Amino acid sequence: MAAAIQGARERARVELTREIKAEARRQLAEDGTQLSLRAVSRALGMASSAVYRYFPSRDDLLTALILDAYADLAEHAEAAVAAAGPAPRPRWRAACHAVRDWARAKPHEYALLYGTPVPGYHAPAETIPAAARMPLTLVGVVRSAADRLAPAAPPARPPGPLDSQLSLLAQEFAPELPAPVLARAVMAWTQLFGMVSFELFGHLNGTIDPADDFFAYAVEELADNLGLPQGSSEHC
Amino acid sequence: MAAAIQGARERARVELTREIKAEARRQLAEDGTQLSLRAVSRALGMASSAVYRYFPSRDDLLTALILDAYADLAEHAEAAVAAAGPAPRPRWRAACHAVRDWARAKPHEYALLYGTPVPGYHAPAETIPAAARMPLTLVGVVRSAADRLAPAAPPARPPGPLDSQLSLLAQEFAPELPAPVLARAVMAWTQLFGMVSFELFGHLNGTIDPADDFFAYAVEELADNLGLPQGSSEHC
DNA sequence: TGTACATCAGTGAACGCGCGTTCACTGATGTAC
DNA sequence: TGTACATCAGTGAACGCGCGTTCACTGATGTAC
Repeated sequence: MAAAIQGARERARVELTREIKAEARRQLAEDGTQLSLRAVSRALGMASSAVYRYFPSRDDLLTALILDAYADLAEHAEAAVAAAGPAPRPRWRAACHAVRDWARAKPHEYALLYGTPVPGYHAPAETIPAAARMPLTLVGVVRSAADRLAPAAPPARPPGPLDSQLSLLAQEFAPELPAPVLARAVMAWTQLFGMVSFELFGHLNGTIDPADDFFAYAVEELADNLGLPQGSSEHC
Repeated sequence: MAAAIQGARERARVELTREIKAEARRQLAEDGTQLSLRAVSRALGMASSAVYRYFPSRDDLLTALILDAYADLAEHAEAAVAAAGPAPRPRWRAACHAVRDWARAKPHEYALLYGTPVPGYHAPAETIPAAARMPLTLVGVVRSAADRLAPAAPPARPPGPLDSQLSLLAQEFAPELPAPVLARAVMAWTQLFGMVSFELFGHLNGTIDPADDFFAYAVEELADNLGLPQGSSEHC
């Protein structure tokens, strides 16, 4: 009870912290501009110095936004996977499309995570596990189908050094998966974000445009490549 | 002759234009900061207003840097392909590794082309063909092997709308290639830049790190996937 | 329940810096006769 | 070959704006007795 009922001060603090982040996100989205403490404080009708009661510096606000965005993206993907039922192929589809949909809905937050690193900003260590959650969701889909994978062209065995890297990764995150499969999963991960980045950053404009069909096709090709079994329903 | 022998003025103009771009590139690389006309002019020991004799605005300087960078990247890739001999697989390898090597050598110029679009900057139409040269190099390698492609898992036929998009593309740029093959080529293109972006922007840090072996492996997998025949030499 | 003191949110002015762009100007380079 | 005029590179000051961060302060919220 004592923990649940906060003082007015503490509640105001939590709320304003949230409002500052929300306004910062709104400005990133609207102006597509750099994050500016002063602009955020102006929009909230407070003195620029007041923001320092909530975030000790601009970089800390940036970090908070980045952590939130990573979590938001991963939550979307996890929710989509959970809603897709038990079959691996629909789960894979759901995860990939969730990433793209999220990125298109929040392009500036996507750019914050996967675009050019902000000059002068050094991401603190806390961002590492936050960033890992999304790829772990993808790999989770593959793991859950580990005993049923049937790629048309089985992956080549990675050469020694890569095999070691991948085995270490597998030990920690995906003990069910042999190195070659994990290699393909990592490739699929980079492929997925490569497509989304290209689409958002304009490199498909005028050629693969709109990119919906290409994206959907590529997601199926990736699933084929991983050997994910078909779901009970259709396969376009 | 008259065209070759320029007046002192014209020669000075060409040279200073080049120097301004070179200094701008240097600053992008060193400070990793945003492009600043004033900083460039300061470094060159001239008044900031003098730069306006060479570039009518900051955005025009940016455009010039982007055009140069696209050309530089494409030239590197083309040279690497040319040096790789006639066999498709070594040519493919050469093109992919040339992209990665260029990006690692000039990460800030790579970010200018393939990272987050600069806020407020709108790329003029001239950048479109400049940007297209690199993917055309990649597709050129595939085209030159069009009659010998033997993918282990033949690509699925793209659904109607995508098939139309790809056929249009093929008509213009790769008449030898059927739509499914072109689809895989486009995927390989996005995959290639997805990996390079992930590596440069830090998303492989601590896991696939260093990324050399992974990259080399992925390039071979992509070649397998496209069905590029082996070269006369080894295949790791 | 009421008073005395500590905590902390928020203010407003200031510091010191940056930026892109314009404008009237000086002086050197080029051109036409 | 020499003079008169046009072209243009480069200057330096100014405009009007932005930024992150610090600091002494006021006044409200919370706490201990």
